[in-house]
Amino acid sequence: MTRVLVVDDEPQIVRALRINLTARGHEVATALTGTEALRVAASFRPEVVILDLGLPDLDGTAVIEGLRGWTTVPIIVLSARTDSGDKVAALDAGADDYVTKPFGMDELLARLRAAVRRASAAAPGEEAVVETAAFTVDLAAKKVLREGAEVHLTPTEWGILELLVRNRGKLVGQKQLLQEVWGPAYASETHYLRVYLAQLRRKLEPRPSRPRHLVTEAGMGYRFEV
Amino acid sequence: MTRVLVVDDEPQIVRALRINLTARGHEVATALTGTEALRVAASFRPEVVILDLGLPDLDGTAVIEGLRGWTTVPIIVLSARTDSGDKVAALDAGADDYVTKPFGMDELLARLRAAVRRASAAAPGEEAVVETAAFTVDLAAKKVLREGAEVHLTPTEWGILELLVRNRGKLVGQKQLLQEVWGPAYASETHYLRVYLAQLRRKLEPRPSRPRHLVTEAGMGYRFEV
DNA sequence: GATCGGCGTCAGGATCTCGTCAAGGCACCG
DNA sequence: CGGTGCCTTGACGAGATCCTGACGCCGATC
Repeated sequence: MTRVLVVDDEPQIVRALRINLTARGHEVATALTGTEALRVAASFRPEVVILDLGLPDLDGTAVIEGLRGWTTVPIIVLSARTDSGDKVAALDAGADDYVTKPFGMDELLARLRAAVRRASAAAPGEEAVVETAAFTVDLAAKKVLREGAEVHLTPTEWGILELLVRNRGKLVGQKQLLQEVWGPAYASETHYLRVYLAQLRRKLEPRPSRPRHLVTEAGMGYRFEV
Repeated sequence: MTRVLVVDDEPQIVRALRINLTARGHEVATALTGTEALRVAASFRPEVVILDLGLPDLDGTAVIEGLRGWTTVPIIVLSARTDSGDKVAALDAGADDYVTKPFGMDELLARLRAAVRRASAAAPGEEAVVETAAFTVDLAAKKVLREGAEVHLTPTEWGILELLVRNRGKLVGQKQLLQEVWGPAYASETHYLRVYLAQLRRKLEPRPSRPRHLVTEAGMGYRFEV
């Protein structure tokens, strides 16, 4: 139902959370250190992060900032410290909620529900179908139609197209595209974009060499025009 | 800075919150009962609500639901009850956060900041469009329209225009322009500015030699006039 | 009236960026 | 174990953008 990333260095807590979360139908990934957390977050794309502050390698706020550099995913902080200074620091670093150990599992789950509800409410319930002169994109069904026939897209192609269509009309920077589709470590692999944009155009544009919908803004990024 | 509605039946708590919040530049409205809270919320349009659960007239979840019927404003619940059932009920009713009394003022303020930050990040619906007699600048989409047609700008041109438009009406020093667009090492390459301002005027101004919107302040810098 | 500094204008060549094709590597699946 | 689809990487021409120098204009100053 929801992808949750659990970050804690105590295996029994990780285990307890994993059991409770999977029992409620969530998909769970785990990390035992801060660096692992950042790495896993990039590939797993969690919809919410549960983060313990007492990690062995990195400071808690460092992990929060590392995530906030490229994502707005809700972060619920766990900590044994009841000191209010820690709470303030974590919340101001970008955390969404702060729960002190020991915590009630039902309370944590309620806070998690609240965080997910907020995040999904924030994503505006826009039209799931966008139509251009040449093709049709169904964001909900993850399908593209061209002249009635379905066009097959690879996961990467779809990731790019989806991001552009969701920001239709707006310019999307190449950095943003790379970070959101490939992950934060790929922010400067601009060559990937050129290759995949060419592929998308070949599949979707009537005149791939003269694109009318997938437009390049040299030096800045790309734009989807209806 | 931010409009806050404080709802509590204990006058000393209301008073303490009002003092702390106004000291930080927030605008505060208060209510002592649930019905009053709902009424005041409708007229005051708070950007965040701090709500005590132990109100004399209405049940706490009833107030939350009454608010959630028409607004998504962040609600931070205060309560003397530490029972986790109450927390779950309040959070699932639509509250955003739950703080148990007695609470630290700095923690509450940090949670308030977190809630406001989230809400403002979630609502990017602001019009970032600036219109002049001759052309229109859309800061979010990075687009410029002139007589209905889109004008293509290079990254450098856009960087200058964006900086000037964001400081519209104000004088922007040439040093600042150069440093923010080209980088700190280029603070004295004033020739660049002359070239690019001329290009911008040629693309945007009806009479490039008589600029009305991209104005030069000799010896100092440039100014964008609407 | 001459001089000087700041500004606007223009255009060509250097430099960066983009599109395109194709080949290699890797995982997955039958 | 071979095949297939997908992602990565390299090379190169085409195109867009940027830098640079030359020149003329204007107002201020001497």
